[in-house]
Amino acid sequence: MNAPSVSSQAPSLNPAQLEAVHHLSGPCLVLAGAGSGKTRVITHKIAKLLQHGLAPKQIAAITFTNKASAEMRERAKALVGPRAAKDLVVSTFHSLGVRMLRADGERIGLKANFSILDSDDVLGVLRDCGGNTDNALARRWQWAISLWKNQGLDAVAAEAAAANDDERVAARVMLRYQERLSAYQAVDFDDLIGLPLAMLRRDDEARAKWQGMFGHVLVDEYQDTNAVQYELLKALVGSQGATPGRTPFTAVGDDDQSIYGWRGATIDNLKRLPLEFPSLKVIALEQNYRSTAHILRAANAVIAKNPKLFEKKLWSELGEGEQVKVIECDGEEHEAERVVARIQALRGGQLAVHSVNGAVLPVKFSDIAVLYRANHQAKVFEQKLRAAQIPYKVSGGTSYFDRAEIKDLCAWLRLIVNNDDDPAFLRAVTTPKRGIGHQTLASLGEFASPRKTSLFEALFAPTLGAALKGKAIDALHEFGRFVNDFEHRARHTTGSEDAKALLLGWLKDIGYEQHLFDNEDSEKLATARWSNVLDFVDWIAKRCGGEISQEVGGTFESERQSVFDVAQTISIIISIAERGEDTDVVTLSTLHAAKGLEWPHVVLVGVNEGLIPFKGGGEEEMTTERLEEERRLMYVGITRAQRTLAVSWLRRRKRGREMVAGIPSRFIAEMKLDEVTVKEDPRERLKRIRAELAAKVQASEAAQAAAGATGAG
DNA sequence: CATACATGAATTTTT
DNA sequence: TTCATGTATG
Repeated sequence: MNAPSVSSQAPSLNPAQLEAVHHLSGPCLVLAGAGSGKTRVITHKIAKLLQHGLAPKQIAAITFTNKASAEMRERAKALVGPRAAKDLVVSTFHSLGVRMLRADGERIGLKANFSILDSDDVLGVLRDCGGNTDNALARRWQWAISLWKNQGLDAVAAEAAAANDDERVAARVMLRYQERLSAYQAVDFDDLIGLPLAMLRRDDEARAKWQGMFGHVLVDEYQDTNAVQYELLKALVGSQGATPGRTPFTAVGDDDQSIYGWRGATIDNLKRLPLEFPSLKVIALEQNYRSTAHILRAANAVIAKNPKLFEKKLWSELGEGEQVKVIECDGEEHEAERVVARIQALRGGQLAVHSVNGAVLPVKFSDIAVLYRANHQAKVFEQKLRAAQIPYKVSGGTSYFDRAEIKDLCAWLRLIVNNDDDPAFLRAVTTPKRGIGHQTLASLGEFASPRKTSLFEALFAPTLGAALKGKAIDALHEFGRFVNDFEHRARHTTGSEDAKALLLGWLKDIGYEQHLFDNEDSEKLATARWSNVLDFVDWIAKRCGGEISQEVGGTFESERQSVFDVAQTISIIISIAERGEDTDVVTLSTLHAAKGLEWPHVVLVGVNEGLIPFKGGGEEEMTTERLEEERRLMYVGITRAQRTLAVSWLRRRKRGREMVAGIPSRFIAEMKLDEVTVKEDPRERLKRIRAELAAKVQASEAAQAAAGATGAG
């Protein structure tokens, strides 16, 4: 949906693709170069497995994002038909984890109705654990804890491995944090991988059940897996101990596109695969169906500087195409202006763009992407694009589910699903305000904490009267009754019409619309928020009607569900389909967010030393690992382009508040463009600018003369 | 408690 | 330059 276009490939598979599809019996690693048709291999392999007698529900295809998962299901549906596609287990690592925990988590002491904390909830819990309100510190803890969890370390191991005092403190906070989570019956996103793994390791029955579940497991973007995900994969397919019935699997990935090392992904998982699975079949897909030769040569030249795990070199039959263009700019504004000019030239057909068959294709806005290293770089481009009246979208803005109003409602839903979810309780009880303030909640907390009960449970304790005044208690009791009543109705309401009525009634009861208009200073903003809320209601209602098949959160069938059932899946659910927005728009995106996408025309901007490869303000050194990951990021950027690629850099750029001289990124030299193209010489440029200026002056003089002439006549 | 001003720091992101 | 957090004041 986001990919503006899809490279076309001949209907038949090429030999390497065929080999990957046909290798069904054992472990298989497919090294899929950029644009080499990896999704096609996965979907065809699914079809092949079905042909060989596996039931759809025995085939698991695991991805990283819900978006990738949805796309995979669509592509599979197109190939094997809706009936079979419906029962395929196409899901993210996280939703598979949820499914496992909801089914069997009780075996490791997790109630089936556990809550899933999102990043903000976690931050709140951490601030609480640390007895510290410093947001920045809590965020550092959050980051550290997540990384540790991704590496498979628990709090004890983390403390042992801590390199300095800060890390030791973080590890101790982690210990308290974990205690808090189990008290809340809550898990964080990382636990959705770690706990299922622990379950398979500890519980023989669960292991037997889940290892027998799948006849083949396919993993997409394998190079992005972290240590725990790899262990989970191994646990699912039956580990190395050579059980004869070990489940065959297919890992599809590209070591050259591993760009998430900073959040725990590790190429070790690729290195270890052949060692731990000696019968591993390794197949490289090297034919590229996306880009022209000029673009591929540049990409190959850059990535050749990195040490190779597996040798592979992309080639294509799409012809030479246009030369890669290097654009020198005076500064950020100038860069944005030149990019705008390029977009206009592409659109107007003023740039020589040879299509494959020689015909001139009209260039749509959606054929064009501007890619940069860091989000803040988007700003200037937005300004200039707006000024030029070019429609655009910025990928990866605040997601729908990050909006405050949606989080408010989600807190309520979480609370009815799991009464012990204290963060949800705290948000719901104060939203909208209902005369229960800090003081009351603090007393309630002091009452609950030594008794080891949740806040909600404490509400109804007969002895609560000793701790709180009558008025506060009345308010709390009323809230508690309301929640219980709402929960009861949510459990017994199915079907979209009834669900909608229930939810709207609930919003009315809590006065949410009024709350929005009271708290938002502009009426326009409040209206927008309220309309988000209504969308959200519709969205839940649709799911209750079973009109939407939902693979997230443990429900794989598309049957009628109660509001309560849908609420259970809320935290992890798909970010809403980017609503109908204009589709013909230029894309502005970070390089990271651009992975997996492609456009006919791409501009990489800000290709400067310091930006890419990135160097922070601190004096931390650039390690070779870091540099190599930056290089892979550049490689990802280059290989997004189908037909034309331009790379721009800044002669001067801002650092802090001062301007410093900009140096072109070493990656530009590494593209070895001088062999195939000529970048605009600075002196040439000056000449051109002078000429343009002279032309302008002449034109205005002529216009003046003409005006004078008409005025006189 | 809310607003105003000063000070300081500045990647990449999914679930 | 901008954004966010911290402090001082009404």
